[in-house]
Amino acid sequence: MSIVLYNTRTKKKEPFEPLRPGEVSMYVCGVTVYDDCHLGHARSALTFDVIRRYFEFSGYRVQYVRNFTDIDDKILNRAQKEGVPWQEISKRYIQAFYRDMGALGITKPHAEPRATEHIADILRMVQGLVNKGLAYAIDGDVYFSVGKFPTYGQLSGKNLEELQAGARIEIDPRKQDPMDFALWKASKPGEPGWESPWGTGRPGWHIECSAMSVAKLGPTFDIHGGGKDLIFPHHENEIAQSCGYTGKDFARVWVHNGFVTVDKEKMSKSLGNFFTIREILDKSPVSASAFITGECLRYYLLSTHYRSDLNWSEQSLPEAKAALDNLYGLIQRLEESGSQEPMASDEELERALKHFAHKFMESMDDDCNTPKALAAFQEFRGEVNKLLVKGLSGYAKKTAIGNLKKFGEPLGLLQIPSKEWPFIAPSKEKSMLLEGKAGEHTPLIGSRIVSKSSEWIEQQIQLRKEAREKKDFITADNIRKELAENDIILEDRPDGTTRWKR
RNA sequence: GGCGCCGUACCCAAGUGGCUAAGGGAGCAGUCUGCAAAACUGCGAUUCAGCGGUUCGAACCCGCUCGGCGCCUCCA
Repeated sequence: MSIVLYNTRTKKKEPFEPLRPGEVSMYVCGVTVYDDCHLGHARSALTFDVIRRYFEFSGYRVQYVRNFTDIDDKILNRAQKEGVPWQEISKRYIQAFYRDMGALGITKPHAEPRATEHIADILRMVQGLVNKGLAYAIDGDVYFSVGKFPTYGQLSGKNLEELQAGARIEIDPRKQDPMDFALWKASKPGEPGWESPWGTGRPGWHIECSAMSVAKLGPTFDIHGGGKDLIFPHHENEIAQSCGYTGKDFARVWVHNGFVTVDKEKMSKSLGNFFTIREILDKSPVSASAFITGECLRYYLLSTHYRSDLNWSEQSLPEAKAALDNLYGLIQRLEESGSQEPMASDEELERALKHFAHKFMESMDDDCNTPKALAAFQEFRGEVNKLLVKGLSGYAKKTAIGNLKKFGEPLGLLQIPSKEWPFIAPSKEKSMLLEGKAGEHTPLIGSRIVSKSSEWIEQQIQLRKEAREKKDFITADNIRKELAENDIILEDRPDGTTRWKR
């Protein structure tokens, strides 16, 4: 079985065949660091994080590169607006990027080049294109001549005549062709710049990705990714520059993720209809009581196929959390002691496990079908719950847990201890109250502050048990109530013992 | 104007030519239970925006219509 990916270039799903056996080289367009990331950025980062993880899970050695564009008009504009050096802007938002991606559990790429670290590579490429006659300089600017690149438009399925007919930009009369785009831009007074054969200037928008990908992965590599809004002109231009310069093939497979939309409209800075990752994680716009974690957001984003658009709605996060509660709840029950002896149901578990593993991999192999992969998890959960009623050996339970975690890994789910999973969502107010008391002795579960220690809870359960044995249900119910007020719920088992969650 | 995508149950969402149209959330009923929760069992699209066509057979292919969106300008 091999992994199949949809290739934008051929408009088809294709079995993935790496350039070098057992290795995958991938370059993904990161962000221009001029503001906080919104959900759309999260989706892109997550899509390629999962693709990368799944390749590794499948035994490939992956070389994953994702850039920062840290010099650009938007950064300069923002710096000017705030009256700070432009480097301060890029530095600030690179940090913000790491903070947000960390919360989402996005693994770090192997290399994260920044445009400003590759000025020499950029200049070499621009010069090379000029030497080959594919680019020309005017007044310190250098433009790529699209007319000299016969296959221009092959990725996006556009042709030059159509593009010109629909051109909405005002045309720079100095350009030989309206579609020609800037490789290098002369610095205006007061703007940052680097010395070049054409005077002081800075890179155009598209060239940095060509220079960095070729520098890090060589002229030809396996996968190039990004949001589908980058297909044209960004990726089209990257192909023209890179192939024009190296004379070799560029990326073999082009992978593009769909948008996050709001009321079916693309989430974007210009429309102003965006939610930043920080906002969603911190302010919890879903509901005041929902305890939102990056993992819920991850589950939510993965519950739609990466190429489809995903319409954001506030109820999605609680739904994702409910689905995760069920999975973590299963793990919690599996962690409880089981029979030392093998049991009849153990064999059935083996079968369920085989089916789960098969469906999971089959789904992921098929163009990273994460919604189907999640369905495999949920089906497995149902099977194991049934077997748990019949009884499973301790060994079988451990096997089940091991596999849930193993297959959760490429999705970045189910990796924290079940004890740290917040089954009960403390209200926003209560969380803040607890944080306010952080200086005092406050129990900590994972990174979460909780109101009561496990010892205290166990003690209360014991008191309740004694009350129940005396049929003093009023006392017993009061204890349950008090625990509930502290976001702890009790589940009585048939054998008289009590399980608790928070 | 050019190119392209989408429309599946109350909500989210797989499926893109043939096994009962996955899965999650919400809901209802039942088992269990002092109560509660969990778990389990059952119920929930004779139907895939609409209309035609191709086919032995279509949610899936083709055409048209309706509705929504995207790219062609910065954008993940």
